[in-house]
Amino acid sequence: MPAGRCGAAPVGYRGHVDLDVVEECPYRFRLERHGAMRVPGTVFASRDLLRDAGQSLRQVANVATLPGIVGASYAMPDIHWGYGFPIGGVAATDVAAGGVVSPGGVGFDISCGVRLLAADCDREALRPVLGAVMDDLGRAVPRGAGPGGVWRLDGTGELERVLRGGSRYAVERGYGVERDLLRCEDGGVVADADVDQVGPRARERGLGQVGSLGSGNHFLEVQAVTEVYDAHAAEAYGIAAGQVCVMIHCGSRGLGHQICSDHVRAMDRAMARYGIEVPDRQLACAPVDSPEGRAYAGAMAAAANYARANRQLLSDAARRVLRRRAGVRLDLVYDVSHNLAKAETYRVDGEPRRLCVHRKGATRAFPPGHPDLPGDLRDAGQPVLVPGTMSTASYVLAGVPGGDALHSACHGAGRVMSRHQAARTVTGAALRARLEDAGIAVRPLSMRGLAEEAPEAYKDVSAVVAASEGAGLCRRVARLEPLGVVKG
DNA sequence: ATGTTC
Repeated sequence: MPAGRCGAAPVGYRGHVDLDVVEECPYRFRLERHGAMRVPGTVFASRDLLRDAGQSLRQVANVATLPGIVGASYAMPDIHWGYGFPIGGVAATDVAAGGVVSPGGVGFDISCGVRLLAADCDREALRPVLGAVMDDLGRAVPRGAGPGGVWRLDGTGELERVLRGGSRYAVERGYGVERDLLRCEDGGVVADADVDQVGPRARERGLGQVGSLGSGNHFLEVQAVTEVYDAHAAEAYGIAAGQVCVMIHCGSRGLGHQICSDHVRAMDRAMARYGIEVPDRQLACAPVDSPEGRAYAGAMAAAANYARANRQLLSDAARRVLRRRAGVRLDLVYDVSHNLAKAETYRVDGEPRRLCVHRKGATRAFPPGHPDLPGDLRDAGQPVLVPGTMSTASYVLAGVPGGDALHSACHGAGRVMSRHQAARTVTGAALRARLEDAGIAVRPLSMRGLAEEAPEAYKDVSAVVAASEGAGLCRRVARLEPLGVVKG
């Protein structure tokens, strides 16, 4: 979208970052091209959220120096500091023009993402058994640091079937139904996984964690729909006011982490050979069309399938509990990643180009009519699932037509406080008491972990969503609030 | 995020 369309004269804005930031129009700021930047930066945010972005704007500018980058180095309203790339960053490179792929543009938790399931009951019907349901979910959901998962694999042969098959393999083994796959990004499985690029340490770590939540901001929540903004889209997605839902947020555990580490090291060593210089070693990268680039892409796809199998297995665990304890059925609304690089085709200067689109802490948001959407979602657009915090709302959004941010939207509230700072601010016991007083049942594995994820450690997710909608990245469909939380 | 510092 050209700046002139906004109608307002650019307003000079100076935050505490030494960058030229220009407000192009409400919810859209430009980082002027300087030095080695090949493209400008584009940050979608309110003025308040831009202030919260702080030094991570420097990372937006750093990403703009990557070989082959097209359009701009983009940032979503929930931008915050990350490894090399900011979390909330979106960047696309032109594969045929020497464009690079960078593990830092995906993140350590490869294919971390969110899945939403809709129950065939409303919150009042569930209330009498909520405590028992939460107790059972607490027992059924492996979580926390280290090993433990729904599946215990015999050996690397079965791990390779997970790495190649993703959610589809879990469904083939009886952990879900065929319809689930229609409601997963990519049908639940990325085709180009190369298991030979998954190293021995990654395999070792992955073997014992298939079907586990992990820790940090990952969770499984029982939620209720508290508001519907778009009745047409909500109907297409299968959600309605008052309805119970289950939201799952998790990723590829130690396997994805190890793959990221291994391939960052390999690219760091290879960059000089390709004549690539970057302003930050954490931006280690290699041409997509190179041995190192292909190796990472193949390993990343394998980790993406691992994360998807993970979410499929935890969905099955939740379904068993809800059916047994409450006689409730769960239908999959959607499953989408917010940490991934994907090959997508866009018009650049009028010509269709194959791009490598990095989304790190940013959600793909395909508009209505996109050919990759299943038929029953094509009119409404792709569901975009945005988790908030354990005592605030989560949102279901929809992709919208237009916009130039590579069909991307926000992914969450975004941290404002470090884990350490959060744990100093509140004790786990006090937080748990506060949540229980508010009617939210909590099943934490660790009180320290609970405190680190205190709601006050995050930005206001409603402000993030309002800025995302205001910037034309997506539109609101429904708001959900937590009834019960399972945490690592 | 992460066998939470190879």
